[in-house]
Amino acid sequence: MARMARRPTLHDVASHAGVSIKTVSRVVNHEASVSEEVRTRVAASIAELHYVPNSFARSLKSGGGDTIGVVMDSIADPFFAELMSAVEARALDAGMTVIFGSTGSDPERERQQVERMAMQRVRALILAPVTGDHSYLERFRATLPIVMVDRQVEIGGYDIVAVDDRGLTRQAVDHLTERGHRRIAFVGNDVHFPTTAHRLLGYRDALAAVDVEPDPSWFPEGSGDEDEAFDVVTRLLAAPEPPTAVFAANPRAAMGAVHALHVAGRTDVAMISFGDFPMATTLTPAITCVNQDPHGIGVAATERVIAHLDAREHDRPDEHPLEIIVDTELVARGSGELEPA
Amino acid sequence: MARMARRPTLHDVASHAGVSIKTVSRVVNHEASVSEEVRTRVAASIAELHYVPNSFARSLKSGGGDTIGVVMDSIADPFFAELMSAVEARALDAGMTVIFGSTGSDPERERQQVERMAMQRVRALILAPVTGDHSYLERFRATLPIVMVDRQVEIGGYDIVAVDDRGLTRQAVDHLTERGHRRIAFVGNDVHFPTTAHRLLGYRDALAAVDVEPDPSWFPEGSGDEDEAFDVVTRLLAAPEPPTAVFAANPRAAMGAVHALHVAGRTDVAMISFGDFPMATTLTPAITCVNQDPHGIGVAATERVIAHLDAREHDRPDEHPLEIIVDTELVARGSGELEPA
DNA sequence: GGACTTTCTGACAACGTTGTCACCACCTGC
DNA sequence: GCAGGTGGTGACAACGTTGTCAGAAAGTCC
Repeated sequence: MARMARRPTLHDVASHAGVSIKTVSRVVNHEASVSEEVRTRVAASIAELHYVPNSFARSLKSGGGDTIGVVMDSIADPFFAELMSAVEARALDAGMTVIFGSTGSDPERERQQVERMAMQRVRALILAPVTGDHSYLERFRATLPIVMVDRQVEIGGYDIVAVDDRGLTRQAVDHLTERGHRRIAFVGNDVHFPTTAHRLLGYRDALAAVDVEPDPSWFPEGSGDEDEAFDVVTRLLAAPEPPTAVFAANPRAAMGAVHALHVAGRTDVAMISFGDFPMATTLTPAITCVNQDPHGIGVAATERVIAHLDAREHDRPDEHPLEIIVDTELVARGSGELEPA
Repeated sequence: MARMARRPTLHDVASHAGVSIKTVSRVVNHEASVSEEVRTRVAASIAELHYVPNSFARSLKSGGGDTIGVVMDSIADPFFAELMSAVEARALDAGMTVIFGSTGSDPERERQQVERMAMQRVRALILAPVTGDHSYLERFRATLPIVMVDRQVEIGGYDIVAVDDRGLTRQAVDHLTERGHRRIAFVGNDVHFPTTAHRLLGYRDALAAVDVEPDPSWFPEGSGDEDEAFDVVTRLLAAPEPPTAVFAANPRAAMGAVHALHVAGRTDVAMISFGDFPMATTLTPAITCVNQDPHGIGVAATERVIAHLDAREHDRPDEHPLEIIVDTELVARGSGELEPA
């Protein structure tokens, strides 16, 4: 291959075709009022020179692109991958494109990613916030609609699309206590996310309702990832009074926990996961879960973004911040219906 | 919330601070030779006005951004999600950012996405090509390094990072025939991707080596997705002479196939998956697979891209197209070691 | 034949930024 | 006193595109 060449511009095409740049611009944008003869001549030059419009120049001129920014923990997390996929599909319908950035659950990197998106002049931002100070967002607020997903942020006043963490967890753990479970572990007690704290509250609510004071060893703090959940469950199973049921606070933790149960041959231990995961239905027993509906959250968040942009477009006053709770339900599949030995 | 305001520019900051735009630009870019007094005054104005640099203008001026484009089937596919994640991490190290676009396995949409990336002036492109005519890529070739991942394209001369589809499949199916299997199904026979055709060849190679002529009903053509694989396996198990082993040509098909085996209570049927998937080790039996190493492919592709850009940077002649075969291995976990009944 | 439209085309400014150059004020050394 | 720095600052052009306006050429109407 030869050295990479400079990209041709409207000027290059114009002089090649013997017309003005404006005429080339008209042809590129399929504007009327270009004679057929000129149009074909210009089209030929475009093809010959491999001209491709420069969207930086376009966006600069038109004062912004048609892009929605999405910032979240990691694209490799199935929950976010599906959420992202839903956002992309819905945005595409609306003629917009999507860029994403991952935070790796690091507040500093979250800030960098948001900053980058602001520089890229995204029209709106969808953000799954990491725990930490979000006052930096205030700077962007006036010019950039921001919709939180999955998690609240300590400062109010932002749109948020999420599920009812506390209530759903309460419901899930009730599901276990109703079947007689009293020693119930809470794995995936991740300190990075406010969500986890809400889920932990729901867990406490449910236990309090049956007069159980949970032992601190049942919900050790940690990173909330797969390996940690595996270790936690393995350790708990070896304890003198092991839990008879496990609640996993997120799908990654659930996968680790389930693996631990299978490795230990203790599939008699009841199990409910907050958030579905691949193969959950195939396992024996199939895993009961709170379906967190990433697709639904993604779609709702994108709708919300579009509402904001529409309001702005038509010079209507901006939408008030809204708290959208996506409906989800407990999917009983077997593992959550096991009774204590 | 009030109506969205116009974004402040260097001009706004400059007049607010009573200096020239150039001085503001210097402060923003941390250039030396600005007096401490002016620097703090400008910084205050920047903070007060919530100034954020416009990267369109920057990129326009500097003639291109620092972005790598990635185009692939779907970000919701775990294989691509992990590949993407690896690319993003490696690119971030190199000070570049990543944008992605999904094709939905549609050749037309692939073209649109590539076109969009070219307009966005990505520095390089990583593409998982869909089956179809790729002559349109020629236009971009001269100005844009393109690295294919996972799949070849019918036209040669592009860099490609992939695994040895035919050889690995041969090896996997050999693994089954060595244990006495003769009736082996090939599910996920997807017509969209050239990869599948190569894997099918490896399958035929292995069977031919033990003098078996595969029955066409063992490898029905289809979409290659999870539901279809489920149906295919369910149907095959009900046949008068059902297969004693199943080879799944991709992870999605594997998940469907495994589910079908579990639902039918036929976990005695041997199974090997091309590509790992979540929970594969947790299932009973654990699923033997060819580890397709999306992370390794992503890293290798990004390295390749960086090599191209480096060459260009230093005015060296461009790298020759390379075919990089990422090493992978068969991971025996149990399901692939089952013997026929 | 003149006034008027209609159809096509081009010159030019602007979008927000940075690179180049020039300038001013102040210093240093003779 | 003057030549020659040097540190701080600003004017201006340019990046590639599109919007605005103006003008040329040709047709239409009285």
